Amino acid sequence: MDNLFKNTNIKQTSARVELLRIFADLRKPICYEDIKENISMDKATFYRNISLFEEEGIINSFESNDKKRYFELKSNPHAHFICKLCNKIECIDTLHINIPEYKIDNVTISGICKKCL
Amino acid sequence: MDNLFKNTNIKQTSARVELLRIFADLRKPICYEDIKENISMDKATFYRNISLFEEEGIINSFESNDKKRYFELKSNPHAHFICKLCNKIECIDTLHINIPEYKIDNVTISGICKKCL
DNA sequence: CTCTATGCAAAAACTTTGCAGGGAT
DNA sequence: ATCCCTGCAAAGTTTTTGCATAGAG
Repeated sequence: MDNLFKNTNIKQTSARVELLRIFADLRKPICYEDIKENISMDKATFYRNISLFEEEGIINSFESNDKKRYFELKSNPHAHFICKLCNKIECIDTLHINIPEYKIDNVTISGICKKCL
Repeated sequence: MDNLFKNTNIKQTSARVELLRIFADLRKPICYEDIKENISMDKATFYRNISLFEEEGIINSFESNDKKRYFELKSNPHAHFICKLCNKIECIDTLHINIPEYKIDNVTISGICKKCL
């Protein structure tokens, strides 16, 4: 993680360290609301740092059906399933989509999960 | 289209006819902003009828990166590619994803399109 | 000292809701 | 007369921005 601050344009601050630690620990998509109780920074700082991380290619983001933006450390490419009824997000590691015309960052599948069916 | 009003719980009104005609004509995902100049109904009516159509299974929706919700008549299943840079949405008809565990309504792929690359 | 990061509050963007009036049956 | 639909305005939700202060090098 220290490497990250050396190898990018991102200056090390306690808020950024805190944020990256949370992403690394949870290893699943999270939105601001998910972690607002667990972080000490203001929401403005959260969103500003998130934008920075995304510009630097450290995290991916996608919109869920609940109108919230979810963020996740870039790692093995995988898809996300979002249930339209319970809003649960599940990672699908087995789906690898490749389309020559595009550089794909994220695949989001929405529908209804087994539980809700 | 008349069938639709007979076969569902949806009562026929001029706003609903207008809306369905637009969806049928354009045959691509649209958000409120895309058509607000071309419709006579208020945005509240737009969104209320959209919700109704979605509940009745007539349209699908998904969130784009621009925080707007896009709507489309349910038709041949297909995926959407959204460019993170120019926000353009392209339909991908050749991608058919099937996962036994889920009922899939929509597949959204985000990344960077050929033009922006 | 300078330059960037942060917190707070306010603004912005999109969607939803409350309510009163209108239309259809 | 009843029931639902609609428009308008206001409220709601999430994210962004402005500005003054704090902090790092």
